[in-house]
Amino acid sequence: MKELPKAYLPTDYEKKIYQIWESSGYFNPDNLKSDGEPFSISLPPPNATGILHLGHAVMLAIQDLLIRFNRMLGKKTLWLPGTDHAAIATQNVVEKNLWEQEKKTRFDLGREKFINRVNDFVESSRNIIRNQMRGMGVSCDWSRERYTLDDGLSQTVKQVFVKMYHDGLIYRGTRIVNWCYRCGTTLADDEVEYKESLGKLYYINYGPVTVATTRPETKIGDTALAVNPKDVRYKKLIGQELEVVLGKVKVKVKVIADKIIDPNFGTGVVGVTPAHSLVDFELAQKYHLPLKEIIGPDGKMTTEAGAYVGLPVKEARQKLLADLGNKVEKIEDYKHNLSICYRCGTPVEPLPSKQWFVAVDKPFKIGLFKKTTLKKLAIEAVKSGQIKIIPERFVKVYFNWMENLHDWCISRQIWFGHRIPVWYRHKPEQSESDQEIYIGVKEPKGNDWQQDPDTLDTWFSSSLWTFSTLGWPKQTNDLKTFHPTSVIETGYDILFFWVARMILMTRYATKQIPFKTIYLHGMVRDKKGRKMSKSLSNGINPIEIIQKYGADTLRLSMIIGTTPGNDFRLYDEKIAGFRNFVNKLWNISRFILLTTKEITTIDKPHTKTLADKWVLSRLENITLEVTNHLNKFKFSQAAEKLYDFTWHELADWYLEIAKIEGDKNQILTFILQTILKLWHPFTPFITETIWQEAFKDKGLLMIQPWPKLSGYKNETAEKDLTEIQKIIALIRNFRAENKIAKDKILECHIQLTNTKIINEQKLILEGLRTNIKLTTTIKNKLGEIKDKDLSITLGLK
RNA sequence: GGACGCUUAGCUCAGCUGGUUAGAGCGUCUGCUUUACACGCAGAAGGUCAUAGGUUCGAGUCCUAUAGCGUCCACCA
Repeated sequence: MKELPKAYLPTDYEKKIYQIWESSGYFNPDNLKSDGEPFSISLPPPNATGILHLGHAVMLAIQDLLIRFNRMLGKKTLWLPGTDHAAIATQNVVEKNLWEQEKKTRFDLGREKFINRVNDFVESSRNIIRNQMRGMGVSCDWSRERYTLDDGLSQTVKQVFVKMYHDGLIYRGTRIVNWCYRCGTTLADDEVEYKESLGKLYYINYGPVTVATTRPETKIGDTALAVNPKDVRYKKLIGQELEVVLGKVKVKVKVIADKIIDPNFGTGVVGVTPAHSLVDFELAQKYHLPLKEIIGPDGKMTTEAGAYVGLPVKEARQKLLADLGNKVEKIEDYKHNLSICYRCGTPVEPLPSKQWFVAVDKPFKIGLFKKTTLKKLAIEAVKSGQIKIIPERFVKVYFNWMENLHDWCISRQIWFGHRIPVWYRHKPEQSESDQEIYIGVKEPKGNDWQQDPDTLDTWFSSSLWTFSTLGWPKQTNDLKTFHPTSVIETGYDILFFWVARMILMTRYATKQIPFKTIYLHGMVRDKKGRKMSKSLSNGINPIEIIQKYGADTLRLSMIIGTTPGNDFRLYDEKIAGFRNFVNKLWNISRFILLTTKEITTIDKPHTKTLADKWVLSRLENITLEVTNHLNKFKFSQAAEKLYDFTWHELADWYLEIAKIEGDKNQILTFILQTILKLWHPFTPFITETIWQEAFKDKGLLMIQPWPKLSGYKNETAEKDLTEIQKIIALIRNFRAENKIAKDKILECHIQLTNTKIINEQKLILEGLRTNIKLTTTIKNKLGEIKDKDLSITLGLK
């Protein structure tokens, strides 16, 4: 009846279909008729730094699958999209562009002008991202789109900050922080990465002892030497003060003893540099040692470094080593982990600095009587089972991280981001510590207040994402309906950065959990199993795949054969395989529409033949299995089952039988409708395209009710048809193995306990590429196949 | 140093609470213009499920070691 093109060309349909969806308004739950239970997902907001990569594509494919499935189940379904301002990352990109294009730094522009630049960049970035997301077919509610820096969210950020400050959970203090002098800012502990690198271990003669160090230049900042109390070699030195000349500077060090010192490493004597090592800082606090800051925030030596002032760290090291001369007794190769900035790769310098922190271990009152800590809140949410993590093994990882969490440094010395809502009133007669301080959501009155120049860690605002986007602190309808959200779906790589912090902050601010289920997908890797990276230039642009193969194909290749939490490889041949399947689905539809004289939309088709009973029984089973798998977040298994049924039962058997038996309008139409619905969450474009070709009068496929078959289960029919399939396979096999010409008709006698089905299924047995003629007597016997209670005799005419 | 994952057909991977001859896709081989599809159809070959023990009537599946690969966390100068 309908004729579709031979091959499915996604680019001919996808844009148009997306427009139909978007203009229908059904992405917005307010327009769904249902008063069903709510289902909601907050989209992990992509960074506003530019284009989407395959990692985003995986996330979008899985989330859209969940969203479409639940929408079809009749739930009030919301998928809230947005973008993250990604403070350091975005600022870095704009600074880089500014330098490359105009040879200017952000300081040349000044704060306000620079921020305008960043905002312009973000706006164009967000547009690109929106269109790329549309290309993937995402059915998110664009009318509720948010941005971590928009007015509403900024308001939430301030409110939470102020509330935490008053609860004593945010404080300002001087600590050793991770400092990236390239980015000019502090970094949180988990923003520091470790790179194994080959360094040197220098043995420096101090006179009475020799000290081994990987960083000679920091020894200028030493205020102590530490040994193990049990180390007999140095026992008599403990408590003494030594004065040592290191190159061109004099250093005073006190010898202390602590059991953390490993007597077997180096010489057993460690130089203690309290200002530039977290461990040494802690030692210094324990033994009341002074702090000597010799490296400044610009990565250069300070005046404290005497003759070496102004030198970058590396140069200072060279110069000092030269000055030390033969006092360097020995140099060994040494493999160690270098800490580097996760954004720019510059070595991180531990420095003492005055910063804002979130106190994760400090008890505070929740409700009237109960006392707890942020850490306990976050741990309890998972321990109690309120939040479920898929795969489960990440529960342990989560606890381990949470239990070892230190206070979170949230202030950043960059310009792009949420300005810290703190103002200082500086009076000349006051010392710094006596400054008047104002913390509030609104700017204080009077013009002698100066706002803290720092901005907040980008994860501070994203940790509020699930509820800030729904209108909190106002008790909006959206908040009441959709929070806690149903699922958070993201890569396991940001479990700590984001997911853990969301739990912590959301439980604090709203007393709710942010989501009920955490689904963590794996990372996309290249054909050789390597991570995709710029330096290897092995990355695949999802947009290119969509242009070449279509979004449905891309989605399938990231769903099938993947398991949560495990990385998977993606490459051209694999994708092409799923393109073939999508085309198969197209041609199944094409065949059904072509042979169906009249499209009827019967809900309960009648079955006439064994094959009819079989196929509907199978369809009912598959529908149930797919539904169950999807409910359990087993996306790959759901799709595999459906794939196998669609290709190897429906196409390979039933459609071939339909060609022989004929007259199957009702059943074929019914099956087509059902599989289009079942496939829709996986491959939305092609299924909607076909639906619009064939069943337009029923409305959009995306809001059709999820199939629920009943009454077709028929175990006898399944068993009998399986028997027929087996017989046919044996005959085909016999012909192939004996190289019997295709057009040669063989006589065939089948003996089976169940003689009835042989007689009844004669048409199929003879017609399904067996090329046999059923008889009861074989004249010229060619061969015999025996299998349990089955015997097939074949012969020539 | 701690935690975890992987090791199953040539390649990439499934295999849920242990149960009959271990699955898929790709690749390979042999035939096919069969009126939906060569992005196809029919058929075939190919696995001591890393190794060694153990639990069990029964283990790819559970337990204990070992090896290789990988990831995360911590980080010692």
